[in-house]
Amino acid sequence: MINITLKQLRYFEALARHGHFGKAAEACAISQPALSMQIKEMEETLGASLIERGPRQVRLTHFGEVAVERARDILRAAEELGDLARASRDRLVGRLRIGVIPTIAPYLLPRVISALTVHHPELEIHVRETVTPKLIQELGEGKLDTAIVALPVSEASLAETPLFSETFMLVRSASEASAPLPSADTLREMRLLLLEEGHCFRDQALSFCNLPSGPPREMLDASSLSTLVQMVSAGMGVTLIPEMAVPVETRSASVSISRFENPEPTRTVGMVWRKSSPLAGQLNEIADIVRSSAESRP
Amino acid sequence: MINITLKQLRYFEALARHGHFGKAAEACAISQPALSMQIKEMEETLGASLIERGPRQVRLTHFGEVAVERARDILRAAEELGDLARASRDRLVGRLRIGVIPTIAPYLLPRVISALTVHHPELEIHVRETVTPKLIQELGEGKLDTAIVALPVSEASLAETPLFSETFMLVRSASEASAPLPSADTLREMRLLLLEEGHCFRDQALSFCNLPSGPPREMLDASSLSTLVQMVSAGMGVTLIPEMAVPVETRSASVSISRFENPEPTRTVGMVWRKSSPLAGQLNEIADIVRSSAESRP
DNA sequence: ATTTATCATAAGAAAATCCTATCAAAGCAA
DNA sequence: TTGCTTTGATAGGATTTTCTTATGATAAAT
Repeated sequence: MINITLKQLRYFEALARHGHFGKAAEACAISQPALSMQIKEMEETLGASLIERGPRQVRLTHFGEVAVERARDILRAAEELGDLARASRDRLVGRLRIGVIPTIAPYLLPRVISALTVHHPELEIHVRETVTPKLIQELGEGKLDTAIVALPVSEASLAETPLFSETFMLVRSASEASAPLPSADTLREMRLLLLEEGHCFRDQALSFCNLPSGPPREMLDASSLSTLVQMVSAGMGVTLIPEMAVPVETRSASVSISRFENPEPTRTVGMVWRKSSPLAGQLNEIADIVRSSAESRP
Repeated sequence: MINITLKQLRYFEALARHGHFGKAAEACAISQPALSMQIKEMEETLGASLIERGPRQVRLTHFGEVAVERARDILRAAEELGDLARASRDRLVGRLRIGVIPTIAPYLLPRVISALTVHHPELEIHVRETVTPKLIQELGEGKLDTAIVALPVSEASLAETPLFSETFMLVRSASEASAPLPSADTLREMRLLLLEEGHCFRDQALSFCNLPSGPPREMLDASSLSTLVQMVSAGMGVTLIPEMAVPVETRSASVSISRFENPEPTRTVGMVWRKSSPLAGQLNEIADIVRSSAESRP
């Protein structure tokens, strides 16, 4: 392992450029002896002489000529590292790996991604869609930078910030459109269709009906909201979906959508990230962007 | 100008490789706090965090990942500079610019070049053929590494080492082959053909005849030994040429070659270089090669 | 709750770097 | 020649950097 220093390379480069110890030292803002010593040191370390010390002139040796080119390469690379650092701290740049739960992703992401792209054109966005526990795990493993999930998460190592709150809507078959609005309790007596286990939305729906979460009650659990709505449309029962999903999911299904009243079931959606994440500062800014893009519901 | 150090890059690279401050510090043969401090220092200098300090784990930030690649590039380049230095000091490598006077070059160089090529295959040999004063000047200007000239040169800034001594031969027209050998003094009375001004060989020949060097006596000065011999062959006079030139120059000319006796005119040919030249050590070795290749006269 | 692992911090020691002053050599001028 | 000037090398001491040991803090593991 060779033990030259960048400082020596800088001094040497200046010396090569000025061809004069005094001038080079001045350019480096040090005294001439300091430069002399460093050059000498560098020559000793390399075991080869870099300059020919003639009287009245400083001339590079053949090796010196080769060395100064290498030195310039190295110094340039070091500068570039600095540039890179500056770029990475000024703007949010590079990769942002964001996880989203399936009951939010299809409805929120299009708007979020386009908003992020506008604000940070150089940001490369990776999306991961899966259930909350997996997102939390991957966040912890450093495979994700942030996740959009239902709050609270209550992990000490994670920071969380609320984004918005969304209401759950009742989805009934079109024929039931005029029936009276069931209460949370009467809902329990109806055939309530749910997502499969693992989805937090399943638990939130059950909780609204004061039912315990747990193993499936019937073999009717769906793997997506879209399927749920189709099942309702086929007359298999009723379900709840987040308000944000309504426009997308009821476009091609003849179902009736109703808003609950008093109490209105809701959940808070928020963003979480590792407290130790170096992006922490910028993730707050990203949360702002997500928040405002979520508000502008089309 | 960014102020990171190669040391920091080394430490950071080790940290990235081991993913552990303690291990990395051990690998760098320093204490763990020293490494911690240098990493911290580097992050401050760059103004961007390189690693995410989670409990129980050290993970590179996105910028850290980019940075470690750059760091490896830089470190590799520095190592290469060391390799280059080693190569340049072990073997004589690169360019050797050698100047030779015209009365030696054509006869000596073929052998010298092939001998040098055998000993130092990676040596790139540049040859300059001109008269001694120009060679000395170019040596002083650093345009040549060494020169082969007639000694002495007597320049305080130049080192000189003798290579060999060569005799001057008398060249007469073939018809004069049986005439008695002229003495140095009788030579003065004959029509002595000489090289043009500037060639040291001209002065050496004049000096042998005890004639003052100076402006041309007649308008018959030749620009090469080859021309001189042709002129002799044409019956225009007599001349002297170095012994080494005989085989080459008399091949296609019908002239008579005679050796002087008591005193035999000679000159010493040697190699000179700047005392301050970094090649000084190796030039002695090269002188040896030249010397032995000159002895093996074919 | 205690122990362990791991990185950060602190304080003093060691090393490096730098500066001022001075020297030495060589070119230049009188 | 004899100073005089320029230029790089050297020396000694001050300053800054870097390192080590000792200790602290935090979270995981037991």
